[in-house]
Amino acid sequence: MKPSKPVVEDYLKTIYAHTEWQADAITPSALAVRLGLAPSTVTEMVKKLAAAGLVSHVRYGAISLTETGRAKAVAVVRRHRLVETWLVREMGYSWDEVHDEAEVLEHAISDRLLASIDERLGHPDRDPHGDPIPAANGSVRRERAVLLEEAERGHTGTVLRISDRSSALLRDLEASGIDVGSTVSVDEGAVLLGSTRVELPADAGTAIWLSA
Amino acid sequence: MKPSKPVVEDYLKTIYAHTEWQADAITPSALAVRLGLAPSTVTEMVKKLAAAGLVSHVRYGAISLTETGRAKAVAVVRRHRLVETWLVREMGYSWDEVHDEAEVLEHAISDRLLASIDERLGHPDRDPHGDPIPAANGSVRRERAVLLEEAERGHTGTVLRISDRSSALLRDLEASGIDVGSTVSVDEGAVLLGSTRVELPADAGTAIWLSA
DNA sequence: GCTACAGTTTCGGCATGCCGAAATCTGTCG
DNA sequence: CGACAGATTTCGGCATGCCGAAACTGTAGC
Repeated sequence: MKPSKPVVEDYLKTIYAHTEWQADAITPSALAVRLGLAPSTVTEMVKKLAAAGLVSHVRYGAISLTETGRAKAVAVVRRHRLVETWLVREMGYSWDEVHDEAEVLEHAISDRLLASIDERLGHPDRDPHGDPIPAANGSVRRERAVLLEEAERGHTGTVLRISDRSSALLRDLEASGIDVGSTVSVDEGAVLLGSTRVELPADAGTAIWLSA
Repeated sequence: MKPSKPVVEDYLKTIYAHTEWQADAITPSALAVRLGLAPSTVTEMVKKLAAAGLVSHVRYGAISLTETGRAKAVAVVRRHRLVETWLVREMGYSWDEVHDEAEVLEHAISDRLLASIDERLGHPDRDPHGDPIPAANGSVRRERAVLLEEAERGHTGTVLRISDRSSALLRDLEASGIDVGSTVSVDEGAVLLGSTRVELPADAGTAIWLSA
């Protein structure tokens, strides 16, 4: 598989991310927001991606990945998550520091180097935030998970995944004692961790996934 | 020090490389050849670099680095060589395989990650090809060295440095038993390694440096 | 069934980095 | 000293990725 330009990889990765834990295809405007670009820019790029067979898109409709596009996206995600895991396990990074570094390295690392890293780490299948690391063949382990925001009050589960998007949030959570693997119950705008009630920042609702 | 764009780093690195083992400033045409670009492109870019205070250049003249430019160039070289050392020492690369990977990673690695790598390796001061690794403060250990091509017949010295530019050459040399640290005598279009005469590829003359 | 509006696309424009052809300069040789 | 060769620069052009303003769609609500 030929490597794509960083910009293309970012588009594919973002489209993929949108469907990883939910189901629906992404709209151009949502994609623009996620990428921090103007909608018109996204329209143009999506047209090129469609011409390249990476994405399918009908005018005024939502965007989804083709098989080829999905394969490329998964490869980028694999690189990102293996790099994050490596940074934490071997290079002395904490989990809230790895995102930006991985964001750059995911576009720079060769297959050869990635294989070395994977090997050294013993082929891990989760990164430090609980995200599944796609296998080299593109298969991704999938679990039933509920976004905290969408969980009903009283729901109890273990924290399966915490988005690495905001490092401030990760530090907050760490300070509150919430980590991947913690068991919590959902309360109104907060969460019960054992017997203590923990208030959460506003963006936690869309960043934490619990087991069903 | 603000990071520069990859293109700018490549220009600075190449200008620096030209003066690292010799003395004279580089001409626009030589720079164009090294970078694989048209001379007109180099002229334009050099104008921008000069405006940014990274390079000094008078019309129709040679190009040299300002103090700021040198500092940035040295930082890139440091990243490149530390990455190469890391790839060989920890990631199972051989010395002829590291160049291309380092060429990409030198633009992608943060100061934070570089510091971790440096630390893990115990602050090495040479890379696998014998090139000095600039210190974090920008100082570079310098040795008296003679380019093989310019060494007189009969000159005997140890191999201090072998350019990593051509991996084919590195493999040839390895097969011939020539490595950094080998002691050789210069003969006509060849070299004496102990008592065996070793013919060298044409490009070896500009790739190998011997102790004076 | 029609209309309004939110979302999407088109269009002209801008910056960057590159190229080739043409103009210009410099140093050298006669 | 003057003209030539080779190096350098200028100039017009091209591709990419981005933007804002304006034109267009499709659907939700009346």
